[in-house]
Amino acid sequence: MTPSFLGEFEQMVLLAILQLEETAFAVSVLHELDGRAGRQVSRGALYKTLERLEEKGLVKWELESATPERGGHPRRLFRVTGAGVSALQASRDALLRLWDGLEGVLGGPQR
Amino acid sequence: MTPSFLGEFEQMVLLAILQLEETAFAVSVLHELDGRAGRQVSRGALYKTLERLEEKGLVKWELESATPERGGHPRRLFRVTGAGVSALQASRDALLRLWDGLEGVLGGPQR
DNA sequence: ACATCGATGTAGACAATGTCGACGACGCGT
DNA sequence: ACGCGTCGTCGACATTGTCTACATCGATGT
Repeated sequence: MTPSFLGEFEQMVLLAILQLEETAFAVSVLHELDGRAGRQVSRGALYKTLERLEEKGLVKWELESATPERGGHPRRLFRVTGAGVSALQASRDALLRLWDGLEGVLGGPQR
Repeated sequence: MTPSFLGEFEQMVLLAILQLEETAFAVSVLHELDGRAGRQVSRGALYKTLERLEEKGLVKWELESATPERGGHPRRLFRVTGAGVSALQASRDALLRLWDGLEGVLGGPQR
């Protein structure tokens, strides 16, 4: 069975959700991606990805409990599942191993 | 025009080429990816990706100079271009920023 | 010589991901 | 009641990821 690797964008979305924790709503994820990774995508693009990640069981969500005040639809709070975290670890480990020894070529993290 | 981000696999291929330096032939890249990242793909898949990376100007190649002894077609030695290195740096920086602060969730590198 | 084999590389197809733009639904001001 | 801003959904299409043939051309064996 193919472990089915994480796409590049899927990975970023998962990470943004983890970063946001209790405030991981779709639009916040968009801001997080823009802010941290300089990646600007449309809402539609993000929702599609989120949908696919859910089909694969890497994220799940629940409707916002407290104040659905602003806007129409109740917001959804996203969370990364255990499988999602594992997938993330796997991708990260692979990249880390590939980066290893190339600090000279790619600028080091603290440059 | 979209800055066109690097796909997940493209990124790995580029890194493997950098790692191999003077021995970056297609099949060696395959082994490098398998060894370092545990990623096993067919040769065809790799060649296609290499072809696309070249169209985008991220890699270039030259025919092996010395001993084209074994086999039919002369082997091609791949190299990452300056643009390729920049793209790699950009991806890495983005990921690094997204990972930042999540060492607790994803196991740290020295775990 | 000729059939094979092994190391390369090429081609064509198809699945998975990435990305939009447009549309439907709701509350809130005014 | 009407328009506006916030959410979420859809359908379409471009890009990437991947595979299974297939074509080449030395070296080998017979």
